[in-house]
Amino acid sequence: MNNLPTTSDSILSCARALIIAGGYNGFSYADIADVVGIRKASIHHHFPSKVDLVRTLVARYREEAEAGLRNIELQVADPLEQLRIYVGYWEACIADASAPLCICALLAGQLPVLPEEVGLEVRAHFRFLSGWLTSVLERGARNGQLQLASSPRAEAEAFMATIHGAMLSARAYDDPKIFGVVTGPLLERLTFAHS
Amino acid sequence: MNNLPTTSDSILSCARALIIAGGYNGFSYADIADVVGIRKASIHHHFPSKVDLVRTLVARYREEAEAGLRNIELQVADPLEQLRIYVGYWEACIADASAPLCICALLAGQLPVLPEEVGLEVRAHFRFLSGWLTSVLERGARNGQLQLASSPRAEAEAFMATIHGAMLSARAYDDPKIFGVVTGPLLERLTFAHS
DNA sequence: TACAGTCTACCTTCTAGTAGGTAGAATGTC
DNA sequence: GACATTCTACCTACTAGAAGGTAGACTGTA
Repeated sequence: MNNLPTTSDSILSCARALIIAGGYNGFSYADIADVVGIRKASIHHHFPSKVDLVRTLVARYREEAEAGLRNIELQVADPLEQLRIYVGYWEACIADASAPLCICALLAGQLPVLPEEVGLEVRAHFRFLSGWLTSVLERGARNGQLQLASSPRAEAEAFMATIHGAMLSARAYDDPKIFGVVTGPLLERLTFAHS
Repeated sequence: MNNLPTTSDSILSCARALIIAGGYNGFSYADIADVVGIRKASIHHHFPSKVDLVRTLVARYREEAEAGLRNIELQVADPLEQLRIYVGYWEACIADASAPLCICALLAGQLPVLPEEVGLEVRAHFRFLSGWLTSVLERGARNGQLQLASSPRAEAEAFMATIHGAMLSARAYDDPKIFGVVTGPLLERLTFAHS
């Protein structure tokens, strides 16, 4: 049993925190070295280049997100409840400031200046998330539990966009509650016909 | 009559394009110098520091946005039509790639690493925009034209968040159409009861 | 002995910003 | 009208520090 984080884990989680604060160009190897307590050169041993580091970071983020979403489906079968868990997860992350923004949403804003490898990971996350939301909404609509005003795909894209925008707003207002203000009615609306 | 842009105008519009691509840390004075065709030092003559430049830039963006929103109210009185014009404006900007993202939405993602003066401008834009949307929705609800599922304020925040998220999605998918896919139903929903 | 992990010491390039100067237009003042 | 002055807009040349990255030595462990 070994739960001590490896140095490369520490580097990755530190870089994740820094990237959430200011994106790809908002941090440097020196910043990470200061926090982790090793020298810049040692980071290069684990991640030869910044692109390697960030690609790995986003790829891992993506894996975790995909695993998390699949896990939601294992825990509960109810589509509406699945959406609630997903939204609640972010609400908690934002409230305790542990991860106040989706890394990929943040990086999407900087896509034109991102290294291509990183950009590909970011785009892949958008596709996966919208795909997952589409399937959940579709199931909810099929079993009559959810009321969709347009196609599952369009509703899913709108859902995702609203979540991402709400994260930005929470940061802009420096108020975690705004995320709930925006996302609460979002969920309600999908079941309005039954209330 | 003189409509030639001054050098400082050229610097500002160039910086605006660069900041839309990659945010505050995504461009340098050297980048601007290359495009505008003057030397780095000459930019410092017009804008002593990068903070001056970006603060001026965002302040001007904000003025233009506020003037634009006020102008919409002068052109049409109908709240729903006002929202349509607002959304249509962005749809056009994204479609012709002239301004595929709201500068303040983009910068909001980087707020923690932004100079304070710039951050204040960004937050002010969020407040103004959500205030404007709140007042438009409120009027629409009062005259019975719009159907709000929650408070005008909450609906306005959700509206704004969805717009911002849709901009991110359009960039992530590299597909301007996604903005319309998301925002179309957004407007429809507000009038659904009457269709 | 092999090697992973870390170090010191360095390199190159980019960064914002400064110092000091020049040409020319505008503005006084005699 | 002629002059000195000041201002504007730009320049070349430079700085200090930060960026990402490299080379090679050291150290502990298998």
